[in-house]
Amino acid sequence: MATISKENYLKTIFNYKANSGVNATTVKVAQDLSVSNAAISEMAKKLSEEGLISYKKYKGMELTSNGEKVALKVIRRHRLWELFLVKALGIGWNEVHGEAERLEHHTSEFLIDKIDEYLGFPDFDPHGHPIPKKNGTIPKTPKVILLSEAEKDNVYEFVRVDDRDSELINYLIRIGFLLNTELTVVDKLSFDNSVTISFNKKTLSMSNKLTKSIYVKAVKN
Amino acid sequence: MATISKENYLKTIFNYKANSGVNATTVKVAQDLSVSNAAISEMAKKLSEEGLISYKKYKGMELTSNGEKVALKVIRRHRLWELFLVKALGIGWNEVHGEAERLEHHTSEFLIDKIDEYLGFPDFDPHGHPIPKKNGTIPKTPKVILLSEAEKDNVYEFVRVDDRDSELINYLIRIGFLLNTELTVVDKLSFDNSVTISFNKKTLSMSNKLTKSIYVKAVKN
DNA sequence: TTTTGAATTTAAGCATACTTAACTTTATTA
DNA sequence: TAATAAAGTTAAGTATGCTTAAATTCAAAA
Repeated sequence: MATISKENYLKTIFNYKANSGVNATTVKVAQDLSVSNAAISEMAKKLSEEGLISYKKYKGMELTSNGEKVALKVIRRHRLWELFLVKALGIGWNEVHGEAERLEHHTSEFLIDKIDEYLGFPDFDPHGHPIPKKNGTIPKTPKVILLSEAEKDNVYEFVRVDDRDSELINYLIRIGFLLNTELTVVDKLSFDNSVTISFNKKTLSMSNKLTKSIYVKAVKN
Repeated sequence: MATISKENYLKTIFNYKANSGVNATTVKVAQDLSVSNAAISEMAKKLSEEGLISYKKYKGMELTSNGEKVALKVIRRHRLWELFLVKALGIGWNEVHGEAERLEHHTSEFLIDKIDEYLGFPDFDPHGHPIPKKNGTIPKTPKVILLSEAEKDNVYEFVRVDDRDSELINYLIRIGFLLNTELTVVDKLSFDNSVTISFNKKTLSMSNKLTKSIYVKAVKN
């Protein structure tokens, strides 16, 4: 059975791979879930026995197709809740992650489908992440890169942001840097790996850490 | 700390008293929560130590004012979710109880207040139960009696129904007997304690069990 | 007042999901 | 290739919230 804890492990393993491109390791999952490494080893054994991940001791872990199905359902619920809270209740996009984090584990398929319908079967959540469909497919996403990897003098569109840190999003709101904003990379300092961008006639510098949470897509001109 | 389990115990103890007028006993709470009597004894000890109920072995249990505060918060979340699911998502009033039963434990005060605001700070849920206010007060309710206690030839209004049994509400929907319907008690059979009512030009007989889940208020004429 | 059956509590045990501490494996580097 | 540090696993223990079985208390009837 997929308990809340197991849903979170599977979701984390999926997201780790989706974000980094490589398989999740014990340490990485432990950091993400804020539990001990020992807890991961233990749970990995169980998830493996249940056929939800493939796991060889000391060799990292990977979702099986069954495990991925479960992960996608959880992620679907999370992202639909986020968008619903923004659209239906007017809650700020910096405030919905934590709520969705809990609601995602307590929402029947019946209810999440009603929410999906209410929203018109949307493709993206308020932070630009694709929302898995009921049938398990994932909407096509544009080719995105981290702002830290953007090139000087090129023009990009801000299309996605890590939703886990509400303070980060708060800052973006304060400076008026919202999803779908067009920006130009004005400068890159190799000294501190900061990136200077201009958007809406403003110019400002973003720290390396910041540019590693912001995803952009190239704009053709 | 108030875990999900503890929230459910407190809610059940509160509702038992509210419905029956007398304090909850071990057996009654166990039946309501579908757990063993032993589980109740154990939990009663813990809730008592935490100052949420007053409890003397073998003598039943009663919420303290702190326990009642917690119970009212849970009930507030439950009833607001029920109404919200009906109003915002068009979900049937026979389908919302189970969803609310889970969501009530995973909703921040911030979120439930947003829902409350969205709904215009309503006083009653879709089944006619009063919704506790943010400050812990309960809206004034009309003097209600069970349909089983209604008198022959008198006129009443259907104002509340036990929300836990979705099949019961399904039946009421099928026969078109909705909240706020006016009815007349046409007959009462002492043979099987059934009650015959007429409403909207229809006449039908309700079993004793049914009439013990339906609350009505007298209509002045 | 004693008996008896229902209600209740206690005791022992289990599953889940954590922890810390000790130990093992792996990968790197010197 | 051997040392070492980081990563990972195992072992033992904890808290929560259940279970069943046995023991106790209560209340009502004989």
